[in-house]
Amino acid sequence: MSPRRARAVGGRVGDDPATALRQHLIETTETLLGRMPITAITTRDIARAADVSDGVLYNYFDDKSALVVAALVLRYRRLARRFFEALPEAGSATVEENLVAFAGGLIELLGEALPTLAGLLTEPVLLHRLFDEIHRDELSPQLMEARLGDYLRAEQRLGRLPAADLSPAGTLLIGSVVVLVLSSTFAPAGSAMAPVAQIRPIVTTILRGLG
Amino acid sequence: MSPRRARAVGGRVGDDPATALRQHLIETTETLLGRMPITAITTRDIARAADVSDGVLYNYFDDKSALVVAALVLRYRRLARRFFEALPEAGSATVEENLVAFAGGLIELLGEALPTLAGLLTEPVLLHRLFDEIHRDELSPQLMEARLGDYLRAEQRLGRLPAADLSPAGTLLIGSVVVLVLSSTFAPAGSAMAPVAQIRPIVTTILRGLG
Amino acid sequence: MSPRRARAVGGRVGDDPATALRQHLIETTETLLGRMPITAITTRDIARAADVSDGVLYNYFDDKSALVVAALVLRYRRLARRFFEALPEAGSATVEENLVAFAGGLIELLGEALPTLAGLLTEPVLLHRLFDEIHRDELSPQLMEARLGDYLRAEQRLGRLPAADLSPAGTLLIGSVVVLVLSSTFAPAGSAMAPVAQIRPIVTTILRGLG
Amino acid sequence: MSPRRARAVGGRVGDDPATALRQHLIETTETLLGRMPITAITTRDIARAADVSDGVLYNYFDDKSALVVAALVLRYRRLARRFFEALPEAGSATVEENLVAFAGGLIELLGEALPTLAGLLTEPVLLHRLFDEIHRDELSPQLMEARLGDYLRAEQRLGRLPAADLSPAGTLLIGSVVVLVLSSTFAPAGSAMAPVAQIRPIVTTILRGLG
DNA sequence: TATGAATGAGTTTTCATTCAT
DNA sequence: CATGAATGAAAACTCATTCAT
Repeated sequence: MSPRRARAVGGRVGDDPATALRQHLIETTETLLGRMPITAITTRDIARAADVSDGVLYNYFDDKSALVVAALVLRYRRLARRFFEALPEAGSATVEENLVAFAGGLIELLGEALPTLAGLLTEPVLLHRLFDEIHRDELSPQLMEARLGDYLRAEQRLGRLPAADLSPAGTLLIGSVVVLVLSSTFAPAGSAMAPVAQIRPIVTTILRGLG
Repeated sequence: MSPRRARAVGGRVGDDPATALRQHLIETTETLLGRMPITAITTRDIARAADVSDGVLYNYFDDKSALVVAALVLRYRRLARRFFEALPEAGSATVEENLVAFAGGLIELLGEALPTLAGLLTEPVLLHRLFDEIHRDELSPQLMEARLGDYLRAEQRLGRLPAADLSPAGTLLIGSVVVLVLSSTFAPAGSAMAPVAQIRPIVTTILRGLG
Repeated sequence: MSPRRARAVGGRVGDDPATALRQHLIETTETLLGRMPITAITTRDIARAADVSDGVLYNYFDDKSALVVAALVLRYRRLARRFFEALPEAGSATVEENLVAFAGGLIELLGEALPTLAGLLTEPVLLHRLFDEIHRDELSPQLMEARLGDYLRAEQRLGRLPAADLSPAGTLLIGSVVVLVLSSTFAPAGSAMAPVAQIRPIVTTILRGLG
Repeated sequence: MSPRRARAVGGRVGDDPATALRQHLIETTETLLGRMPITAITTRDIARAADVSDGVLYNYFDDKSALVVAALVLRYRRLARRFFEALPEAGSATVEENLVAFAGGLIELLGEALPTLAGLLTEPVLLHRLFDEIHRDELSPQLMEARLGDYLRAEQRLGRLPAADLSPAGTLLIGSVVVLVLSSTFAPAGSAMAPVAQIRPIVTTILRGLG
């Protein structure tokens, strides 16, 4: 009754084999995204890595782009979820500690996402398809700055931050993290300090600047 | 019979024709880098644009990458020189004005460099070769942060800045510029404010934070 | 356990389900032949249209060609039957009217058959298999010319046609219809007269030529 | 100075090698058109037959279609030229002989062109491109019917044809030839009479019909 | 040394056919 | 017998690189 099952998909009885292979392909591609530049990934690489024949991907996706976008979305969602779940709560600990924690989460997120995102910039089609997917997502990138803003305003209401314009804070903190991550990513191995180790004085300066 | 000279290189008497053609190829490629995504440039595009035959490039460069790297270095140097020449001098105008000007220069630099740099991230070979070239350069990117540091310390000596730790300033200012430029580059056309228009409150916050 | 029966084939009790599904596939393919170029029809198209799984066709036919040929034969038989049933009877109306009617039937037949037949010419295998099938058929294409001959001889016996050699009539009438249909099929839309509107002077000329 | 020369193109000194290979590819494709169904010809077949590498064709043509169209045009021009050069002159011989000769030329032309033309009917893109090419040609297919019309009117002026409506003649003669050629092409080998042998009574009938 | 045509490996995509279930 | 996922051999097309002239 059931059709053949792909070599690569063990599959417990009761699994939907179609969904299983589709998912297997996405997972495989997601793994490749972590290992090689996005533009270097061929459909054959994916098939080989998934231990599957050349043509399967077209049984589950309209074209290569559709699969790659699915993998990018998966990758992004995993990273973003981790980040959003670790967001600090207003009133807890100290504002400085909380911002350091926020920055730490961002560093982790960007450290893994930046190489892939950068690769996307040369692929307008992919970029566009990915944005369409991600923006209808509950975890859109804009949310990061928005959440930071929410947090800061909450602290303001609690009286732990002065009544000043908080709008530059997002750009300053996120920008700093981007620069630290980029530096450590492209610095000759061993020459750069870990981004986390450099974030505290930056947070301090921002807080003083806001007040 | 003297050796043939490429169509495209006029060459004044006394010039080394070999060097002239080599340079012509680099210039041509640099121009293309400003016009199309780095990954889209083919050796044929270069030959056509240089009005030169398909094969010449291999007389002057090991391979396509070597030529492209040379063009990237040229491009980087030009942009960087423009930036460094416009650096403000300590004691002139006000510190705030000077930092706004510094940021403005950086915005211009990054606005032109980012698309190319982004494309590079998918080409590890190119990226590596380029870094090797640029870091032995008198205009390395690290210098940007260093020069900003120099400037700030000079203002400190002049008493126009308090005696505090200035080290976060570079990361904060450069990071903010990067974020603003990226946002305006990838925001849907028309939806984002121009980066220059957003920089002043950020500079103000940084200065307050330093003091 | 009785063997499964395909989704798409209801089947009255007593029907041979195997034969029913075989027939269903042929009917479905025949429908597709009327909707798209023969070369564009894939086995998947057929399976989808028949609401049947991809593999079934190989249970009833050696390969795709065998199914397509069966569908072509069915198609041909239907079109031909319609044509043969509408043949005029000697003695009725006038000879001219009858020949115009004969030509009209042929125009209808060819208008639907030509696109399919044309596609066949690029598929020597199919063409050959189809001819083998059709020529052992009671409705072979030769019959068309033969029936026209029968009719004309009958009119001759009735004295409505002179005692001359009638053999060229078939080629002349059928050829004219082919040319008119081809012209109207490939003429830029709207530029050509409908074939039926052009047939009368041709019939007149043929009749005069026979006498 | 000159670049490499393709294996397959001997080339006398002074030949333009670019033009030579381009022409060689067209000729090769034209030959293949005479040997196999147009849809069965692959770019590789062409490369093999031309004793040339897989990619060359794209140095001379935008895509496969462009090459195939060029070959079709070549094929058509050769056949058409032969036909037009052999057209009978009004006043010479007898009208009947002349029409038989005209039909004979057409039989030869169609005998070679029909299989290829038929194949085109499934390739709307090719068909369209070919029509664009051929219609700006001095040997367009419409010209065939027009020339026959010219000839008949000339004979009319010479008094060798009665003053009647000559317009059905073209359709009748061309249609008959098409049918005869198709019959002999698809009839089981040996079973059909050669088209030329059947044309005279048809011409006679047409002539009588006109008068 | 310059030329630029030729090369051919490599890319994405399609689809008839097979076969474990 | 029906299922339908998996297979893999093509197909058209690109482009960095070579090399006879």
